[in-house]
Amino acid sequence: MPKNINFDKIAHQPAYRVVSEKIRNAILSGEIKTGELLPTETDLAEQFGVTRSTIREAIRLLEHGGILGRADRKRLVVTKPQTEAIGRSVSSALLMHQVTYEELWQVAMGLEPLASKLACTTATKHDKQLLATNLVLTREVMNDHDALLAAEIEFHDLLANATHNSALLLARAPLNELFYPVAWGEIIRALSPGERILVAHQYIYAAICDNNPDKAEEWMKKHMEDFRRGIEMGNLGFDQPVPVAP
Amino acid sequence: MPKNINFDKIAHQPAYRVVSEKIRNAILSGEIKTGELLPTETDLAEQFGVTRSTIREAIRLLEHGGILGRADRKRLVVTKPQTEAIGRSVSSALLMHQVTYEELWQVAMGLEPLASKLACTTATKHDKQLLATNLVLTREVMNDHDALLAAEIEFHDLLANATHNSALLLARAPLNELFYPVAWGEIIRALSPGERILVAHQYIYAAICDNNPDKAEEWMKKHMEDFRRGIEMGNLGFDQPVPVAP
DNA sequence: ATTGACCTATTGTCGGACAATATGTCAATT
DNA sequence: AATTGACATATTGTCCGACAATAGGTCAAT
Repeated sequence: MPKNINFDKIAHQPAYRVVSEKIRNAILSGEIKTGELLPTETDLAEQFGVTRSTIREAIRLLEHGGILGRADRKRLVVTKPQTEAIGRSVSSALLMHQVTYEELWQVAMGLEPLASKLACTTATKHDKQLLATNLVLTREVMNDHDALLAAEIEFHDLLANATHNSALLLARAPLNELFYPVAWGEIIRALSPGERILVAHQYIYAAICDNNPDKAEEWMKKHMEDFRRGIEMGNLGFDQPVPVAP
Repeated sequence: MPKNINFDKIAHQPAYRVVSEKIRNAILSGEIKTGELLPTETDLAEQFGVTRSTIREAIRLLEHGGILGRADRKRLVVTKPQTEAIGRSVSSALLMHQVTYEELWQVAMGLEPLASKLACTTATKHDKQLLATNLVLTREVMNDHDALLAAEIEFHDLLANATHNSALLLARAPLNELFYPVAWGEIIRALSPGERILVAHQYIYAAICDNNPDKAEEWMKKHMEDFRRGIEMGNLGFDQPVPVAP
């Protein structure tokens, strides 16, 4: 039996990945700052010593993650951070994993009350103002299902923004895109939730203005429990996979 | 003054995006199932009526999200779900947002105790077995900083896996990649945390085996508090941005 | 101040070409 | 029988060159 030598697997990444990594590192390391323009594709091709096609593939690789985008100047490439562009990737992944209402609700139960609590100490006057405006809007559209859903989503989004915690924002991105919209379809069939929603939102808002983290957290928990009941009373099971939208 | 007519903004997405969306929808709608092979680039080009270069750019767009990848052996394109491929995108985004230790810790404080609690009712014998093995390993490498970190990360990962909640797994992905590794660099400078870590892990594991959700949650919270203290005692501030790795 | 004509830079898309590599087949070797 | 080698094949990775479409700027005309 010959000596059993273990060789490391040879790497050999395709060029478009190498280029993509180089650009990514240059961006993450701050070498190219957010908002700056990248060289043109032709220049990049020359610098890296590859063809423009290869450069383009590398760029597409980064584009999906929101690290790159088109600049104001239309067709140039710029570096910029990202917001809920990430949410789409994550949502796709979750849909393919056949995520259930219950799983999303559990995450919501972990993050939304936390957001409420944190917002009490981090929310600026401006944040509170936005929330107040949202409450007024919510009352106005109480009978328009679609508009009410939009307002409901916005409230939770404003609340999360008020924490000024980017990690929290990204972690809860799929809630905006998957949980609230689709859960809504179940809830409106089960009950007429307008008033309960508004009441919960108002208490949460009041708690934040009073700088009362425990109360804010508590009311958000109740609000989430309402959501669970709504889904359970809908015509789809709580443990059913979330359907892919259109 | 002329009639103020509002026209919708014209769309005109580039072809590679249109193709990318079409493929993405085909995958999400289940038209192409996970694990299946896609037609070859040449075939796709023919079907969509575009050039192969365009097809390739569309593919790269999806590749980054982990929706597409190379099959094990061949160089064909396959559809498959994704695990922590998403984590990289999210981590990049967080780094560019200059996420702080504190922000990540807050998310960890929201998700990890939740994972502990849920795991009590969802963990299979196999899950528990893996956790037990990890505990043994942890004790063995107690004096090897790098190995200890790896074991620590693995424990939390195994725990999260034991919830069998894909939404939770994705939401906490950045913790694996950013929080634990970099926080570790601070902690080992501040104290010798081996024993405290092992003790906490053991209590959590015991609580899961005893099917005691409250206890599991409680111990995880204590464990997270330890982490916070470790970071605070390190030579970087708790409110400092997480540095980009290498 | 707006409009129109022109120029330019850059991206989007095309088509073809070839090297590198993985797969399959089949015969030759041990 | 199992391994090895030779060969054909399919598909991806990469290159080259080319051209249309369009955003931006400049400048004159209205």
